[in-house]
Amino acid sequence: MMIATWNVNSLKVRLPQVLEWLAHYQPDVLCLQETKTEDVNFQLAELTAAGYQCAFSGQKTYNGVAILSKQPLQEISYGIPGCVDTQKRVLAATVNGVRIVNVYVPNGQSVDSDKYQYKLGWLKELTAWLEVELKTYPNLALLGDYNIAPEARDVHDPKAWEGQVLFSEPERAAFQALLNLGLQDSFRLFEQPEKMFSWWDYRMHAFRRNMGLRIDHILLSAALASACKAAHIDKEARKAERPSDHAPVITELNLKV
DNA sequence: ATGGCGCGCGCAGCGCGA
Repeated sequence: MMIATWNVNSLKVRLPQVLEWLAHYQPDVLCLQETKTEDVNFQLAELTAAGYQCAFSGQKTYNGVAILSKQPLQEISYGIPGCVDTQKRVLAATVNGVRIVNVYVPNGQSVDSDKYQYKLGWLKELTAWLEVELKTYPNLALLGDYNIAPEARDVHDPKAWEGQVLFSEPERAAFQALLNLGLQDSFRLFEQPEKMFSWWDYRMHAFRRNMGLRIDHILLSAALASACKAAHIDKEARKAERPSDHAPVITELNLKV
């Protein structure tokens, strides 16, 4: 079973790339973030024709998440239960007995902003919910754009980024709190090349200079981690014409689909 | 990372992302 996550930065613009990517990789599940598309405009026909069932939760201009799956999507749930949030950032579904949780964590803007406080509070709500969710679903994968680089090796220039949003200590502690639930970072289950990132700024020729951060992650519950056989980041997608600023992240599980 | 780009909205230029 291959599962993947990709912040597409507008599904409308990136749909051709998503279709091409699906055709090439044939993942079982692809989680999308920043679709920036209201549900009424979601490109369901094109994705269905490509062989994928879709669950989606979007809004105009900002945010928006979707789960694409070859197998039926069951028990679809929207948002964090009991958490009032007008921003469409969370979508969960069960596929082939695996609980897929797709998140678009708030960016936080800067450490002295209200948005940063919203981000930390939001992560706390997410963690509390997942603690419960893991009891119901021992096979759980948390995929998405976390907007957190967990370690220095996930940052092209850790000195410059120290204390900055995406790499500040409280954000990294929030990431650690997710790991403390028993989740494991699938990317780090395997030996990886150095300086592997999932996001590069559009500016400053950041991609060409590999000035990136690893902020998109696939965390796995213990049961899934023990079935994990590969994990990688598809940098190739970032080389496309009109690319998203994020690259897809992929994990392969030893599970029958 | 002082900004530089790309996106949505909407028709100019701004807010936002990361």
